[in-house]
Amino acid sequence: MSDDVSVVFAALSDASRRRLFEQLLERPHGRTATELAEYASVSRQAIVKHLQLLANAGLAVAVRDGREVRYRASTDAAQHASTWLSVRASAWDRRLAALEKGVRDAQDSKAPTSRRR
Amino acid sequence: MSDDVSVVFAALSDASRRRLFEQLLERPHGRTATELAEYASVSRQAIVKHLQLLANAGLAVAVRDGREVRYRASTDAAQHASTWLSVRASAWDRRLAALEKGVRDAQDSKAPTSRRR
DNA sequence: TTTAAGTGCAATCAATTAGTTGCATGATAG
DNA sequence: CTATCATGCAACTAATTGATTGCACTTAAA
Repeated sequence: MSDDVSVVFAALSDASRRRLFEQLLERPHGRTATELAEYASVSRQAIVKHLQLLANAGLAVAVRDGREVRYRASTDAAQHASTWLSVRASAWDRRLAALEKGVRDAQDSKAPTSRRR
Repeated sequence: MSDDVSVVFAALSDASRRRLFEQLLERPHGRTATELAEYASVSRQAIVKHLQLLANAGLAVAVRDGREVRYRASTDAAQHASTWLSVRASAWDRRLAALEKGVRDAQDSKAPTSRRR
């Protein structure tokens, strides 16, 4: 794993983690792990691990404030991953469109008519 | 896991799998597991599992052709995931922009001036 | 200065996952 | 029909992961 794209997708591949990410998105000011754990069905430590994973992926930022740590959302990584996907998807769609237009491989250019199979 | 979004992100969280996905994207006609295994450093079976996982996530489609099975890319799931990300990222950015404009919570509306903290 | 609240660290556990190998099944070319 | 090539299935292993628990550390409030 370890590369940028991988950690972002891995972070988002867990539903509880996506849920946490969305909870952070609701509050620009941030939330603490303890706070989030109150409404969750798992332990604070589990939440902490999820938040650290999000932070590690660049989807959240941890900010110490006195004796508490607030996690805020950060969307750079999300934008990056979104772009990764759409770039490929659109390249693919262009390729398909070209195919449908009858544009074949260069090798086929000498065989103007049909070539079965 | 099991929900739509999770499987797509999980599928893309593995670098070898992203590599395979991109190899499928290069060829509208598709590739077989055996074919892909020749240039890979892992066994055919490992490749097959990855391809099935991609197919399960909606990122690829398996098509039987005689005695071989060709895997073609499919970008619906990728588009969907990309949208999931960008919708949230832009909602977040709008929220931040609103904050910067000085728009606070409704509770703050009675305290027109600054509030230190 | 106690006390309590919030966080950090580490060991542990069960479940999942990426990978392997060996062999069975199915389709096609001679 | 038979040999062969590609796929499918199953068992197994090692590593990773989500979660737990218990305890130590740090900061603030009484």
